[in-house]
Amino acid sequence: MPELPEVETTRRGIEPHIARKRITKMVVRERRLRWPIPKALEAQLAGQTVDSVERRGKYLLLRINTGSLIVHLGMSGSLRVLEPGTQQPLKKHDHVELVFDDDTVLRYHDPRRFGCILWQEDPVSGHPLIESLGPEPLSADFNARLLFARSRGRKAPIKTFIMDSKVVVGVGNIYANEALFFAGINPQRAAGKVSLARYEKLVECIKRVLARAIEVGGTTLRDFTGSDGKPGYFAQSLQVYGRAEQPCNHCKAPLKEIRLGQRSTVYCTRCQR
DNA sequence: AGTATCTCCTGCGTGC
DNA sequence: TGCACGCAGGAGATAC
Repeated sequence: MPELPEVETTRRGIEPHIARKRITKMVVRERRLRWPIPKALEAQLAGQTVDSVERRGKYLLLRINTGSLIVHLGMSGSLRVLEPGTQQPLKKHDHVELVFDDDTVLRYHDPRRFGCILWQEDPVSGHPLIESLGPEPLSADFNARLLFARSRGRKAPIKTFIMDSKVVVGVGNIYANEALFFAGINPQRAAGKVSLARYEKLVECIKRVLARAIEVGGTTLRDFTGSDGKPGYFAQSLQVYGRAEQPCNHCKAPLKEIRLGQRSTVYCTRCQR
């Protein structure tokens, strides 16, 4: 399940293979993603050159002359680079391909089709999906003062609050669980009742967890692989996510699982208050 | 404005 | 082996 570290892993994996290359054609086999892939996109992209691959939150942005291809991997999406000369049989749910002039292929695979591929003319910040996004978690703009100020009066659980992409982008369910464990905060605590000092700790933990996950290539649960098809190694570092009933790595008390906003939430009732 | 609920979709694990 | 079922979940849409 791609979260920010997985998306960044993907970005780093594909950029060197497609930047400054010309798109020969776009092949769409299944247009029905979260929103239909725009009908005119194939004609629009043919002959264009990808300048760079950037990321905003969990959105990948393929910069192309006058605009950007906005790609979201949803729950189950992945992008794979097929280098010139390599053959990879087409699998079920391989919905889209970008073919480049040196025969490199960028292949989009998404069984659940929660992802999207959209076009936005410059500037990308004008796109409704992008413009309402909060700061990048690894930037200096994401800090305790901001979280503290924005959370005053909010009754929503702290976990739901930090997963709100208008507050901060890229903190999905796995990393929200993990960061709250390291920060020692009960995920059910009302966001508006968390002190500035605890937000300082939490911000530090979110940054650390995300940075570490990027370093090791993301978290592979079931089927996430990077653009080279290799798994990420963060799964073995998980402290709470997916470990309900198992002993807390800190105090050995069994971890508790609850649901917050329809999301699986695992925490230690002793270490997280 | 904030909050809760619904929705999209397929693959996987479970129980019979 | 096969079926029905429940569950997972990013995040926009919708309703209050």
